Amino acid sequence: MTAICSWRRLKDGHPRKKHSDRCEAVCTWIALPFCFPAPENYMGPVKTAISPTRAENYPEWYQQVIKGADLAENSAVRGCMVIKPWGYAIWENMQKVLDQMFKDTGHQNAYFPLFIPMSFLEKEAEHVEGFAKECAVVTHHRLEPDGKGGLRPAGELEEPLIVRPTSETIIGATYAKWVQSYRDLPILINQWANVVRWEMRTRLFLRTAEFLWQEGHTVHATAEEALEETRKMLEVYADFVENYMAVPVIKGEKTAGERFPGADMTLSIEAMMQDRKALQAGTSHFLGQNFSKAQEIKFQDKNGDIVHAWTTSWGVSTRLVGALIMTHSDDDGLVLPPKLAPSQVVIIPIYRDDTQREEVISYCKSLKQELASQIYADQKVRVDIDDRDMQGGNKKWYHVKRGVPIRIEVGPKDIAANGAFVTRRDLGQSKSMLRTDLVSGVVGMLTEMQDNLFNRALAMQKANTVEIHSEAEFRAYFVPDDDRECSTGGGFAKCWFSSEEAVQPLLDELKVTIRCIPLDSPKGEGKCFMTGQPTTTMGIFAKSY
RNA sequence: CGGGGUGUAGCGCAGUCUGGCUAGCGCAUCUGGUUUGGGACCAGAGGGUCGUAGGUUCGAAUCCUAUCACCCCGACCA
Repeated sequence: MTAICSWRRLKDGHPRKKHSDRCEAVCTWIALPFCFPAPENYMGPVKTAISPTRAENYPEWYQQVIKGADLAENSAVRGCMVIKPWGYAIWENMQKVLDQMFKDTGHQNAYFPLFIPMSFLEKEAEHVEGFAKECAVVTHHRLEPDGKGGLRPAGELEEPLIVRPTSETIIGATYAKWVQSYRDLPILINQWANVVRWEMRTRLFLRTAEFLWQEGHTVHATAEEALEETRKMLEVYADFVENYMAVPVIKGEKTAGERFPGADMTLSIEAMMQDRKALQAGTSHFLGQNFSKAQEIKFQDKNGDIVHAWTTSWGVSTRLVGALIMTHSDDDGLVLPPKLAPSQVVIIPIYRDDTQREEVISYCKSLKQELASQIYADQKVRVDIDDRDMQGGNKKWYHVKRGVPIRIEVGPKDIAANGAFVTRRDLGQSKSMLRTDLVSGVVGMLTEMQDNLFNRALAMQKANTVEIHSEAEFRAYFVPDDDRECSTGGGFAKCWFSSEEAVQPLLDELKVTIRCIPLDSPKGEGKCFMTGQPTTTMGIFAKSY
């Protein structure tokens, strides 16, 4: 396999000569066991739209894809990002689908306050400990002149307010008032909101101080019912992530050490990114009676007894956008799964003068209309014409970098042949098509692309998942590929293990975590890869985001 | 909070060690022209109180002090 060098394209005579040295260095990294091989017909260094490439520096590539696709940027506020229109449109599409899924499973939307009285958070001990260190705190409610031309906070609050890092406590306190009788249950509510977690280190979409998400909070009369809800919502997430985002996931249960603070059981879906690191894509928590006891969510059951309720919570965030980027994108930028692409087809008119323009534009408009009347995933195909005054090549790469699934170029020659020049983003090869074939085939193309993205990602995940039976094997598996900072090693390791305590020191050393105990792990017994003891627990181990 | 680094045009950087002409370069932008099935070329133009505040000096982007911001590593992180 060959990594493609993107540095060679620097012009001769460029003042920064060191780039040519760097180029040589880059070109020697040609035997990386990476999952994105050069094309079959590799002819030597080519120009990629994104620099560096995945193989050269994955974390930097990720940032550049976001920049190239104009999804988001850092803001003036430390750790907080600005989500730009193209990025936000992707999130909106995710919201639309998820929101319908929640409603189809009996949930309603509501909204709770951004601020939480500090005393609320204190009620559940584990919960406090889990979130205290990353809470933003409001202590004043007013500003006044400081006499030096600036402002200073005034009006200290009697009780500080926490900016919600998650809403279990404020929602629980509200539910306590709503629940009197078993007839009031279940409560099935979701909220779309922003939350703040004051993280020390942030990355666009993956970890930001403020992020957008949805959080479902439900109350049930019995543990069984709450458990069923917890599992059901994990299935909803898995369904969405696999069938809309085209990202294959592993459904599993978190170990005690990785659980949500205050939960009795945490389920998650884990996805593998192209650098083989794991990303938690969604979680669903069975909170037992921990929060109902802390917040007195009680009701009178059919026997007339006063009992505590059982609660759940579940959420996914804008982090999903990060997962989307890192799963499908390539060295030319973003690749969007058709079902979530804000624009599924873009038509680029090509003409030289005003006479041609009129002809080309009118052809494009009618083509757009025909394409947009096709139905894909229960909706009209989303088609845009890009008639901006911009050079053809630049315009083409603009849409490549933004990941538009199908690009259609129409010039006088195509019109003469009653056709168009068509490129699918994931394949990159263009072909001339007859207009009638294009219109009748566009839904098929989108469907195939959606499937191809999923299958490609699944193949990658499978190719980088191994079973490991000994410490030595485990160590060898997670050795980085080379000595670069950004280098990772390994992938997913399936291992039998006896307990978290037994493996923790090794995991800390290698910076590996237990992602989950897969729900479909084999029944039976194996030998712990560390201690050799018999055990019934098999986990997925990986480096993670 | 510990260690390291960086702040110079919209973006990316050089210049700082060794103080000295009008502070440069690439990309981007604007204008004119030539191009036109592909990420164009030629000519020209605009854009900077060199992070901030003091200090040393005839003279500071450059040296000194303080301060702020950001980045990386660690710690931390459903």
